[in-house]
Amino acid sequence: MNRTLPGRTRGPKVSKVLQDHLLDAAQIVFAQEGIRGASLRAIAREAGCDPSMIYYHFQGKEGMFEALLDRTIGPVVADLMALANPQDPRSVAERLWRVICIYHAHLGKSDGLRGLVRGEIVRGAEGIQESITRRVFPTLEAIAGLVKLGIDRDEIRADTPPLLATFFLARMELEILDLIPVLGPRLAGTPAEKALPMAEQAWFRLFWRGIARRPDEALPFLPKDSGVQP
Amino acid sequence: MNRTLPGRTRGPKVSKVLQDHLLDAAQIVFAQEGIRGASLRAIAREAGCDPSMIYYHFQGKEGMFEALLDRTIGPVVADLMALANPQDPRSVAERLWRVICIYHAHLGKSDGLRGLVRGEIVRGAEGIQESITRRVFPTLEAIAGLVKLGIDRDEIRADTPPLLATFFLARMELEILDLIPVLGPRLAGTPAEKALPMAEQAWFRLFWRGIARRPDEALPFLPKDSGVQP
DNA sequence: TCCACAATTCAACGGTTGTTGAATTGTGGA
DNA sequence: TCCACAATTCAACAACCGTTGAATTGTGGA
Repeated sequence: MNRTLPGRTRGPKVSKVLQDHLLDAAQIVFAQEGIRGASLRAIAREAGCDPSMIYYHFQGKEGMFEALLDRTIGPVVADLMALANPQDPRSVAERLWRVICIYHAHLGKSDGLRGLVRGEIVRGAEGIQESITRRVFPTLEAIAGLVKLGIDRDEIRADTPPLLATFFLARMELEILDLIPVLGPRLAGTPAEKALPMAEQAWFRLFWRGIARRPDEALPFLPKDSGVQP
Repeated sequence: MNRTLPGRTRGPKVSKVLQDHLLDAAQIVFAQEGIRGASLRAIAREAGCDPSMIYYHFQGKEGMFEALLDRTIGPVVADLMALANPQDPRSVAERLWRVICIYHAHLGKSDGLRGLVRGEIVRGAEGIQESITRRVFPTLEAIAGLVKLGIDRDEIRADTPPLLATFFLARMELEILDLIPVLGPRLAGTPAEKALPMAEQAWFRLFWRGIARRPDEALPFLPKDSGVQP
């Protein structure tokens, strides 16, 4: 994509190859090819530069992936941590719904981000698994704290295992983001655009009913248009 | 592993290299390296034979994967289909629990099987995605029929979307099989051996409570020792 | 006994990968 | 003006990949 004058190829470009630009390219290629199938050459091609730039700005493929991970998961972790703030006036139910919204907002936009937190990575190379769990675990524990708060406030059944419930809530949302756009309207019988929010709302209703002390209470914070079943 | 006399390497071996033996090796390597990272050479090394054998018995990597898929998913599909038999006297609740048991029995034994139905594959190469969905979809629809039956029998809430509920039930069980042994006792605070059935039971209780017409009715078919929360 | 053939390995092909060291060049400060 | 240096590309390396065609050898049937 980058047109270069013949004979004047080397040396600094008119616009620097920024680290963020490289990470954008990496995100696209990682998403398309998986983390194992993504080659440095493909990433460099996508970014319009030489593969060596990846060694200049990061230290190789793994280093680049770590940087991408930081950039991607960072905001998610921050938002999720904020949810656990004990002075938040909202109900626990609403805040658990916000967990889904946060995942959707940060990881649902492009196909690229989804592929990153996928199970492939969690179960992938040793170092990668380590670096993901290290970042994600505090998040899970923060949300689990929210569930515990719900139990104390009598919003949630006392026999709910907080960490497992958190695992269910979060993992299923990621599964929805991954698979519903692919499995598409065949599952819900609706246009692909609406299938995603539909599935998310259906999931949260099921989840909340499964842990709530008063499962039949309305959930006014959910969007109105949830005529889930035709 | 296969000791061969020097100078007498070629020709038939004392014990044939069976297709099943090759598939066993492929399963191990696919699970460890992912479907993209698994090389034919690694599979052949694991099986103790030459990579060419894979071309002799199957037609290349993709053909071998298809064969492995058949061997793996086949029994699961058969068992799940049997569950949908309308003359089965058991309650819908119990039969939905059996869905989890079937996945556990067929896909939970070794690490190898888990990796196969993973989302990585579902979203992987085009042909693979096709060949998986073609096999799995009838399964999903059969279970969804079971949910519909539950609605008719007034066991399940009428506003439950059958296909989505099926998706939730099955995908979460696969997530549990994949991740709980890895995330291990940290999530449930119990030895890894017991974490898996514990998570499965907790999941099914939550799921059933989320869709049941009478969520507080006992589930006598669940194993007794479910002291989930310490 | 001999032969056709199934089962297996060997050797090589062209292609791609991650990585590195050297070469090049624009630019900001002295 | 000149120079040190940051930023970039080039070229090459060894390793590995999927695949193929030829060579080899045990074995069951004629």
